[in-house]
Amino acid sequence: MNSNPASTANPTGPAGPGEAVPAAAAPATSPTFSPLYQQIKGLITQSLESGEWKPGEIIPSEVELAARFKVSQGTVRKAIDELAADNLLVRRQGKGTFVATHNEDRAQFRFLRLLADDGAEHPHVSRLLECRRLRASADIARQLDLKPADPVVLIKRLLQFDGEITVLDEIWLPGLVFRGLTLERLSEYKGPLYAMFETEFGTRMIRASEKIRAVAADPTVAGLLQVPPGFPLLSVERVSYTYGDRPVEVRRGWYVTTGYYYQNDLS
Amino acid sequence: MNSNPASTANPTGPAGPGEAVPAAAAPATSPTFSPLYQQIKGLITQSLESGEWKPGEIIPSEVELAARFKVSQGTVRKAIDELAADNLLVRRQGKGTFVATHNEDRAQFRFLRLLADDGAEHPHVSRLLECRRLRASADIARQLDLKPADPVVLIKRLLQFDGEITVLDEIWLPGLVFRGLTLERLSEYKGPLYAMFETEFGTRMIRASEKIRAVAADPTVAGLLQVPPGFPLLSVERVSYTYGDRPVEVRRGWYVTTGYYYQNDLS
DNA sequence: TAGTGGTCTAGACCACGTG
DNA sequence: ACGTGGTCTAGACCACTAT
Repeated sequence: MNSNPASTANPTGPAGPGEAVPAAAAPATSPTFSPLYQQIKGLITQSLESGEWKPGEIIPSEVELAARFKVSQGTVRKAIDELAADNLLVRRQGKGTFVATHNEDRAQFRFLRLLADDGAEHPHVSRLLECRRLRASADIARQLDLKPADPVVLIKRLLQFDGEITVLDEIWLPGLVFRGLTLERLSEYKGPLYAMFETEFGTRMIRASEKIRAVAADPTVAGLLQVPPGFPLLSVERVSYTYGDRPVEVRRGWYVTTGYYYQNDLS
Repeated sequence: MNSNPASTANPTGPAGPGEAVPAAAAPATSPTFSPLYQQIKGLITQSLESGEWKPGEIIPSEVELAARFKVSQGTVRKAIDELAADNLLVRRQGKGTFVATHNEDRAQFRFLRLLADDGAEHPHVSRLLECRRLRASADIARQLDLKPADPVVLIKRLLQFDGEITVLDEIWLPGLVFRGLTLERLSEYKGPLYAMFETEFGTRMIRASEKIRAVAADPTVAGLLQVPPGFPLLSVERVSYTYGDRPVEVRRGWYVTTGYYYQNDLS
């Protein structure tokens, strides 16, 4: 970041059109240069993270934010542009800019990209198997950025597409963040898991990274998915991140890809 | 598109600061409104497609393009911004804007996202198996937007990572576009396939869409990949597109995912 | 020193959604 | 009619790269 406190003023005082600025004081040219709009982006992100504006809510208009940060509308505009590109904000012309949410969006297919062979997005229902609290293994601890033996929550569930059992998920969450998460509370909640995490625990999943392999079903997994042992399954290892790129979920999924496929677009 | 010929003038004549424009003539408000920068984007894309600027070359500076299209620099800037986001152009501060290329980029991992278990990008070498010309099946014809029995080229090859046979590819290309493509010419070429398609046949792959499944190796595939029949493989069906979203390649890949995984980022 | 892209500003007008 | 985001302009200055 630059040395300038972007929350109160702009740096060396860029000139507006017509003004003839001496450009004397402050030689600038900091070795670590960060544009103003990046700093504004950071300040907006802070407000999102602190909960000043909650998911689904509208944020102040561009002119209001420009006044608050003492910069031009164009600068907050560029900051919001990038935040919208990162799926943190959603712009709606004529209405305003809103905090993105996993709730009423049809955003569930952003993270579960399983389509039927005909390309349709079939709805799915979850069948919870268990929800236990235990101590993190070395592996899980490392991926969640915890210490080994720190408390974690383990959820197991099946996903059915059109009644067919298609996905088995094992989900690890940091125990401290998800205090009070029980199987009962899980089963009461209607809607996507990420929507629940967002509204009930204030933790919003921003991005995720997946490692995909083809594996043979071991007897346990095969039994749950009702396929023969050795059946080829898609193994999907996901780590999800919130604000500040902090990992908050490890998810291991096994997908039956007969009649369904994992959709990915390269660009 | 708007009614305005963006190549020669700007629409209703947006006012500069200070000017007081009557805003009389041309009621505008076309039901199909397309912003100026979108039209500029289209014109630039045309120049790319027509080969006015070839992959790797520099394009005219923003001020030059602004003069040519009779718009402000800011408008061509926004057009170039989007083209750069689409990976059609590459901006380099202080130097200029260049046409993206599959040649000297390390862009091969943009389309083949197979990483070693430790996360490293291992280099791979190709072993060509065959290159035949034949008539398109109904299925391939549909995906390539051809008529059944139209001529196509079929390439089969193996990919080795660190000497290990890891990928088997079957690649279908439209015969008319890839006239003169032979096994000999393929084997002479050094570098990625997409780089060759670009320089030798003037066809640049812009984006691709993949369908991923887990399958059991059939005897033929198993033999080529040196795994036992029934071994779980990642099946990757890709369709690649050039300018104008025209499909120009169908690729069916079988990946051995022991020691390697398919990397995907959701955001 | 000159040229390129990158940032920032200020102001005008347009399209959209609501009263 | 009003407020919001969306487009467009013109001009100044900054940062990077080459000569």
